[in-house]
Amino acid sequence: MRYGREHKHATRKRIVQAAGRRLKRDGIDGSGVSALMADAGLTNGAFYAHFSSKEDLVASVLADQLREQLEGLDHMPAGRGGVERYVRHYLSPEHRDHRDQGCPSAALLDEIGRLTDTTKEVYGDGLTAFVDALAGRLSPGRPQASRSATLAVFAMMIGAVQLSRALVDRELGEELLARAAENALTLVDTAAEPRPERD
Amino acid sequence: MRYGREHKHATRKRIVQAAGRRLKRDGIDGSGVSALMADAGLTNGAFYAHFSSKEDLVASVLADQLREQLEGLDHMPAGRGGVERYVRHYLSPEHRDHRDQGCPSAALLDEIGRLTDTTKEVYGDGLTAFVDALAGRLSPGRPQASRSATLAVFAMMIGAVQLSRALVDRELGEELLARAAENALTLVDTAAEPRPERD
DNA sequence: TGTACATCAGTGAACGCGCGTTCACTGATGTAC
DNA sequence: TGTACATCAGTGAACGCGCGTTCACTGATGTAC
Repeated sequence: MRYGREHKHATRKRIVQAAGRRLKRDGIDGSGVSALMADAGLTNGAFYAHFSSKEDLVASVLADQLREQLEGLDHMPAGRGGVERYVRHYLSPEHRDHRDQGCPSAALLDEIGRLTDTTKEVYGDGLTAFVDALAGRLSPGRPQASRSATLAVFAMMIGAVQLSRALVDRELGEELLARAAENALTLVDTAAEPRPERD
Repeated sequence: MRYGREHKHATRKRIVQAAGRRLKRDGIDGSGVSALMADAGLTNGAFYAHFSSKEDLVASVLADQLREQLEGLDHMPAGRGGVERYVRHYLSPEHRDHRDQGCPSAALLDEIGRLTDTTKEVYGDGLTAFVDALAGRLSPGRPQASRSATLAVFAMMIGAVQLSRALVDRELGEELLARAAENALTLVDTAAEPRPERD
């Protein structure tokens, strides 16, 4: 079967997007190449025409997922109202309950920490671009200083979603999410004001 | 080989403790039963004399690890100084760099979220006991209300350690850890005062 | 416009390997006499 | 105290299976003439 010039590119994109969902649902070690290809309507053999290894796919998926997260910020209304909506949606029971459609960091972070440096760099680049964009919206006045500050707030959001997924007690999980949202907004408001340097 | 009454119990404990280190280093799916047994100086066949399945071991490891975390709080000096030392140690480059000796939640949280409810309940029970003990030290005046508040702060600490492990850029990772420590202490101080109820 | 052919995305079986689990067996030690 | 035996923690090979990866092959379509 010979196909048009765009066909292979489209197939690759289909594999990457389907893999995004499965990897987030079942984890990296928990997702086999055959299953990943079947999700895209293909057989295992075609995999190596698109990727040099499973980890190569994982890197492509992380880059794609983070680009999608970044694009999601475009729909975010400017100002504190937009930030608040973003935070509350991130820390919602819906996000907790739909791992496969949610944030790749919340779904995979401890497994990402075990990947090779090459793949972690791809993740780091995507995350940095995302967090810088977020930081720009959180506190438009001082974008330089706030990368690590924004990362720290984002870390709480990631941790809270992961923790709520690990708790069978749904009520406690939801209290935690609500508290984390409150804390995140408090930290955002505090960071938006000029503040004394500590340590 | 017949052994004394305490022998089997001691062996089981040795397996659980060695498994704690390997699981935290290589992940749950990343650690095979044969390797876990070899770590304890045994062969794979003996595994099922101690545990009914791999997930049964994982549950035992999580319970054991969280009990150890809880016992670690006994050495913590009372008052804010103790809390600060705990937070700064948790969010240190040393903790980031020694996954196998560190917090089980930071090492395994997204994988725990994918386990069966039975195992997640074991994790939840251990975590709750630990967090309640921590909450008692954070704000001795109002222990009841602060379980989810403490969880939210702990979520940031977990997320920050995971994120710093996923970042190849060590400097950025360390800035993030420092920021997270600052934020955690700010939230602890805020929670210690009476505060207006929001939403 | 019609035909012959080269291309190459995708197929599906196979590779060696490690997985979680089972099981027949071993042999040092506690117990009974 | 000395001996025979039952116990059972641990061994190590084997089970069926899925893993990541390789490869000979297929066949629809774009291209050349």
